[in-house]
Amino acid sequence: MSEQTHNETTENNENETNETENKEIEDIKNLEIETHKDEEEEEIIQLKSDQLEDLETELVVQSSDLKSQPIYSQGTFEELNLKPELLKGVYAMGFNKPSRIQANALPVIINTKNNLVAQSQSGTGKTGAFTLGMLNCVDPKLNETQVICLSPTHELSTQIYTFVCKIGQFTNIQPLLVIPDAIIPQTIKSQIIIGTPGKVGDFLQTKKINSKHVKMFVLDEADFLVGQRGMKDQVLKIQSYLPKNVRVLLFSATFSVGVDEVINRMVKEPNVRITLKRSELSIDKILQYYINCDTSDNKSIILSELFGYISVGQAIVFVQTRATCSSLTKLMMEEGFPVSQLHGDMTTDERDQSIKRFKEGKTKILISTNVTSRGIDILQVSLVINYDMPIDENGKPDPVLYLHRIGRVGRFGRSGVAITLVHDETSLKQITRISEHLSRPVNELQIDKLKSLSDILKNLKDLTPLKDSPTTTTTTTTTTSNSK
DNA sequence: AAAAAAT
Repeated sequence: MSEQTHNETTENNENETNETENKEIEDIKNLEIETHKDEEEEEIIQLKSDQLEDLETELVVQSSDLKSQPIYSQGTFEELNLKPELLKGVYAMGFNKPSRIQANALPVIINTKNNLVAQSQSGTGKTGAFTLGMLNCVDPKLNETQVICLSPTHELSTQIYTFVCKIGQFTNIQPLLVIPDAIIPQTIKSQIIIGTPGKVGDFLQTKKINSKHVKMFVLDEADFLVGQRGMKDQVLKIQSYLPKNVRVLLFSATFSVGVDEVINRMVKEPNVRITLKRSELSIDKILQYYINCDTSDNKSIILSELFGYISVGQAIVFVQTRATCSSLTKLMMEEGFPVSQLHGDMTTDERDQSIKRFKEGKTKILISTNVTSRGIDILQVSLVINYDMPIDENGKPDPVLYLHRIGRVGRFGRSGVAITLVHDETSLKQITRISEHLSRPVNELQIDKLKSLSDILKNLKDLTPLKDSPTTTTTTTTTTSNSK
């Protein structure tokens, strides 16, 4: 490896066919990095407010007419120019090599003043990237709020907060969690604020948070924060309280075209964009199946049968409504399963207790609404079940929501299983649409083969898909009885 | 329909 460094130092950087360079290009071939400079403005984008109608045809922000320029990935954390005490924290957490998004985003955050829109698949280290970026940019001698980081839910904010505490344990930097019911000091001097939009906005408005020295504004799950009615207004309002020259960093696994306009408004130039193509969004290591339950009533029966076979790992079961969440939880508990539940109708305390028990492994199953669909990182989870189909506000199948839900497994190169329950023609069509949209097979798992799920989960590393159904869902509609 | 402010 000393050869390589030797080569590079003697190489003219305009020689593009250099072998070592080619290797590096290979390495980051999935990334498109575009630098937008001041002058190249004036692109008129005609988007109808924040409608997501075009979702089915286009999922990813692509502005490919601008020259793309690769930024070479750096191999080690040492090379990233992090403060020594941060590097210590990195290694204390057991991280050896920066992930691709970390290797690509951190140089932009640390060595430039660019704003950033960064896309990377679920479970690839986005939190590590912006967390190190935030900690590194704080001036430890200034006891004022310098960074504000937003996420859509209490649990995700808590997770980010915990991560910042751990990785920053050798710094003097004290972050503060700003969510409902959190313990907040009389005067806020924390250099990093992490929280949900409502509470952070409230504190800025009432001047409990001094925005004067804020130089960095980070949004995790950015497309959701600026794409949801209500959330969007809160986020824009928060930015309006911050200094005009604040750096804006947006992170997510998905950026649909519906949020393009808001993002362009929020993220001033110069900015760097790291984007993924739609075909690169889905994690290969997640085995995706659907189970045909015939009727809606059968779903809970099949669910408990399914869990009867499973002896390893933990699972998250996603449902559509809070009501389903508590009724299904009750049902499963009556059947004797160790389940937790999580939804927005619970008190903060109940939510805390519930997720804590699940994280500790005291309950093996978490039944949840979409509140946990994004960002939540629990490594023991190897199975995601879509008890209810992921659908958007119009009742249409939602590939983005699906992607985020199943992204609760398959984190950091691990493998996992995602199962979607279907019960009628509509739901079958919906999962078919999602499968087509993501260009990923979602095979049928026959009910009489449920038992084999146990083996699949036990041998996740082998990743041999079931061969029951050779076709993808694109053709399965014709194989079931059509009564129409 | 869910989430996010507190009411």
